Amino acid sequence: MGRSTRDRPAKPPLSRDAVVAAGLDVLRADGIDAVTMRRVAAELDTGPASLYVYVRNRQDLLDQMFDAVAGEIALGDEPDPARWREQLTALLMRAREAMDRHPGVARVPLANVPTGPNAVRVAERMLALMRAGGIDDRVSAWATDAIFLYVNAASYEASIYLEEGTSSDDAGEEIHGQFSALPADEFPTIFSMLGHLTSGSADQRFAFGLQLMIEGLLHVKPPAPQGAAAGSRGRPG
Amino acid sequence: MGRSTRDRPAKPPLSRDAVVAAGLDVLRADGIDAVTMRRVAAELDTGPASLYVYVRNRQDLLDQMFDAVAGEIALGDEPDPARWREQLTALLMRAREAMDRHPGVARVPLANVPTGPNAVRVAERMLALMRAGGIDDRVSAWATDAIFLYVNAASYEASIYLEEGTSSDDAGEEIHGQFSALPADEFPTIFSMLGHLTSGSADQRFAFGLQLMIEGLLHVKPPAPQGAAAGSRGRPG
DNA sequence: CGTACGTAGCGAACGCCGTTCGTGTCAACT
DNA sequence: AGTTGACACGAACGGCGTTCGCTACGTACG
Repeated sequence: MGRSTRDRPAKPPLSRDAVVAAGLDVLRADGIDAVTMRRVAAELDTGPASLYVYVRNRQDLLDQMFDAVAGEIALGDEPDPARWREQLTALLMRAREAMDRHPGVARVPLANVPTGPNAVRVAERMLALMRAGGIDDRVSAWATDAIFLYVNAASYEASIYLEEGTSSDDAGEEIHGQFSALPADEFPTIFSMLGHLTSGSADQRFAFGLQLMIEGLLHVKPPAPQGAAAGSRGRPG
Repeated sequence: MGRSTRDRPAKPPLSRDAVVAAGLDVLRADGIDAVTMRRVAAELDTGPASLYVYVRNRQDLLDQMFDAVAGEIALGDEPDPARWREQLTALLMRAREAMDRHPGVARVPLANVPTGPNAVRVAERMLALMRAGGIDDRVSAWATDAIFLYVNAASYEASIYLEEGTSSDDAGEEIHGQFSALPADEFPTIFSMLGHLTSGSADQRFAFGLQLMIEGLLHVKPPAPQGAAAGSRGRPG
């Protein structure tokens, strides 16, 4: 360690953390597709082969980066049974904001269940909030999956629009245009709902989706109790 | 390499539909990542450059393929106010099955809002079912977005496990293993819910997620009316 | 002080990818 | 018969993830 080379201004030594940090820099600057081994290596003034000492492969790097992003999600105050709904909503909106600050990371948890310490920490808090709200354990467990899926998908979708340069409002207008070109007699319901289908900001729509699922938490029937790994049954009625 | 026409009995002429059909063949056989321009071209006994006559680029091809998959989703009987919930659930499960038959296509609608005729047809039916159920128009419109997002994300996630060769049951066991390795005092809620977190088949969990959102439909407060379309006011919250 | 060695670092290459360019080919029309 | 135009495609460009095996250096040891 000791002294670093003098001809370069403060080049930090390579390390797993340094690689992940460089990846996050690229991510914030140019989105997930710009996070290539070559680009990250360039950020560290080296070649792509050097990264493989600290990272198994690209997917491994992305997984690490995601957990770092998850580490930015503040948990907020301790679960309070009187306020658990707002607390839960706020937690999920902070989760989305953290991901939105890193365009496209949301694709990572969609592609494989995150088990990093920071992601687990967020899941723990989420389950604790539901328990504070008196939600059935089976409902909490399964709903957590579904809700994270929704949050991640929403963030990922938003990052695409961002990448294409179209703001969410422009996207709304574009969709409005495409839909109003449809034959009204063939798609009467869409036609009559045109205004609603394209109204609202991305934030408003996301918040609505959260309310939809949280409201469902309170009214859905718990799944039938069962052994840890039952085979697939017939479809529910 | 230089195959002449006699090697092959009857080489069909190239066309947009033929390209899309070849893409679907590759998709069903080896998943979305195998759908490369080179592979699809090889399926048609030609070179990658030839495809660009019928398809703007790879994304365009994928979009067409997705709409073809959406065309496989049966709409079912006419919306019936007495059975709209089961009808909606069944429609969405058929949607997922169609996508699951084409591993990874679900990434396409996540990446840009589908506006193909078949996808629109499914959306129209979905909205009609909600209207039959007496759901507020604003709720229907926004919830459709959220629910499709969930369905697509669930199908995409499942396709990843399939690609990795791990069945969903194996994945459950793997996650169970990783979770039970966590310090119990740091993650008490997860620890106490371990059984629920990893129980159930993929189908059961998906069906639960649908019920969660549909139940939410019935109880969520409609979003506040605003500029784009201040139409009929629903029931007051 | 000289030497040997383990290893972090990395240049170069392999086999993929999407896409473009310019040329070949041939049917249909003049 | 000559001309034209659309379709087809070989070859190439610049990128990607990943691997191989060489360099060069800090350190431990003789």
